[in-house]
Amino acid sequence: MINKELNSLLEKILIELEYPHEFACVIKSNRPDLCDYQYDGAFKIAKQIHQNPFDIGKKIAIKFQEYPYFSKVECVKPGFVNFTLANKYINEKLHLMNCQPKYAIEMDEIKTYVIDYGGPNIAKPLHVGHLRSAIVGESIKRIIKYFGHKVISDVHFGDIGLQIGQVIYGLQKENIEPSAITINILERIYPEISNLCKENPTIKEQCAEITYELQNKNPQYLEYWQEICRISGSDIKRLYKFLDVDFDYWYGESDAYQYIEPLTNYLKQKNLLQESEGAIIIDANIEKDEELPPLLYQKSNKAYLYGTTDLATIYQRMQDFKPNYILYLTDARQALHFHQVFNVCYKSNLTKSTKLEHLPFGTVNGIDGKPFKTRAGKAPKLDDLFNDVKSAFISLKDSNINLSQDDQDKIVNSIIKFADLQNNREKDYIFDINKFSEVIGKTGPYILYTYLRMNKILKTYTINDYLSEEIYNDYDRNLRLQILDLENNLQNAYKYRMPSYIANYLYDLCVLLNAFYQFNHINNLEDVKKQQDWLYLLNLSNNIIKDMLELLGIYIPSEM
RNA sequence: GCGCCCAUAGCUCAAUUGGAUAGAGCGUUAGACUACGGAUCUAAAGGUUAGGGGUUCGACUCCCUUUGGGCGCACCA
Repeated sequence: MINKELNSLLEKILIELEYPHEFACVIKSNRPDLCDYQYDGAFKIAKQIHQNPFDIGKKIAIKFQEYPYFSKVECVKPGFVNFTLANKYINEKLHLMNCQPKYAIEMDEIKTYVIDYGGPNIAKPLHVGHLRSAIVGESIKRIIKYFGHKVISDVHFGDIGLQIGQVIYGLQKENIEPSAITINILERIYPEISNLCKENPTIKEQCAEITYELQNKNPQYLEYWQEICRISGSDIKRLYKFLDVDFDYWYGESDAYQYIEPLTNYLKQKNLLQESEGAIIIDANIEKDEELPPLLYQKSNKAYLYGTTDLATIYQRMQDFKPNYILYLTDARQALHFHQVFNVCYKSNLTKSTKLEHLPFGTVNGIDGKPFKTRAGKAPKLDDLFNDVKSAFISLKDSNINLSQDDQDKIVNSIIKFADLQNNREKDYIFDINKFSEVIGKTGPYILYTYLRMNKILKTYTINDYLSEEIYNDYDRNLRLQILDLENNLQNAYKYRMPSYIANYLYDLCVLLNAFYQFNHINNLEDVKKQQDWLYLLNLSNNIIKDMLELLGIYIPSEM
């Protein structure tokens, strides 16, 4: 809103001055001691037209001074143009944010998105390695929805690959009937057999054989498989529910099998399938791109792999949803795989104009900085994490035990999610249970606490729908400017699919709110106009906190 | 061997995608209101952005290079 308005004003002025106007971009100042907003395009213009940037900046600044939006516009030293907003203008914009839906942010044309996140392997219980895809994916989904788009989410269970063959092998070896399977047995068997396969190629072949036969509907294996899916599936759903993570479709790779045949025909038509060493492969190279190894489409024992099911799933999504975008949230280690799959889509025109985006996230590492070896079963389980965080939180303060279960769960969620979402999603991160028990400083509870303490004041007053033209001090002014900066951060979170923009914005907002709170007392204020203005501000801030937390998948407890 | 990613304060992370004086949290040290919730607030100390070169008016950011780490490269997902 405010950025856009300043930018179009700038563009108009650049045209008037007959300067190139492709650099018409005003940004929030990184020198708040000097100004509120800044423009650094004078350097770029200077380069193009071979003139002094300071002279250019001065001319631009003079033009800006004609407008009533600013209390000061000046060009300093090498050529920065610095804007200080007029209080009246700030307050007009705040009022607009308060009155219009979704804080008057700019919306795109409505599109259809499919977002594929979660992707848990059904052979074992959820562990901390599954946290990021679920938390970050859920948040990205909510952000894109907030911008008005139609979003279809699909968990895409890893429910039928070699891992299932391995588990079935292990169950049979121990004479465990399908009806006797429990989540604890699955948890133990998967890493056991997975390790066994690494040591013993014969066993691995047997597991692969079981997988192939399962894919061809061997009734005995089918019975095992259905039971594994049922037990593991309900456990996974329970944990997602705790995290407020939900999907429109709970499809798995197995659901893509029915599309393999039409897909194969389609790819044959396009002449893309070739035989190599008994297997079927697809050349994944396209022009003007780095050289990639081929995508393995069908194994020499005729079984299918995840490249196949990913393509078949795309086939299904194109048919059922006709999306404009398909987004994938997976570990960065799968980057090459998706690069191959996407290239095959482009080559075969399978996706037509649909945009495919792989949104990688970094690996969750142990305190030693190395990835948890999930197949060896060493990563902490999500259940254990939830319990540990909860008991750490309860032991923090005597009264915490008296909070309702629902409030406790909301706070535990805020701890875990905020710790994750404030980080750049693409980087690896170190999973340290101590960090996840932290409630002081830049944490979820800090945000919740701020909200609740502001809310306590708000509840004792009626809030007017009127904001005066005045701003009373620096704490006040800084808070107002931060509120105005919401759109910028929200747009970045949306554009780059990075919830961390929102998390960090929220934290900064709360820091300013707490400073405001400390020095600007509202109760017993004799100046009624000031009191009403400040209540208006707190109310707007709290609405923003609540809405932005919801985009992060965090909910506010009734008390804490 | 080929390729991709990463290296910022003691630790964990930022830096508006090339802008001005590189910022937060934790930890450490020193402080604050008989006032709306002290899970708070105000400060201090802590940096040759791994090393070296280059491009640029300007580089944590782009290019080259060295070192150190992570990951991926056809029958796992």
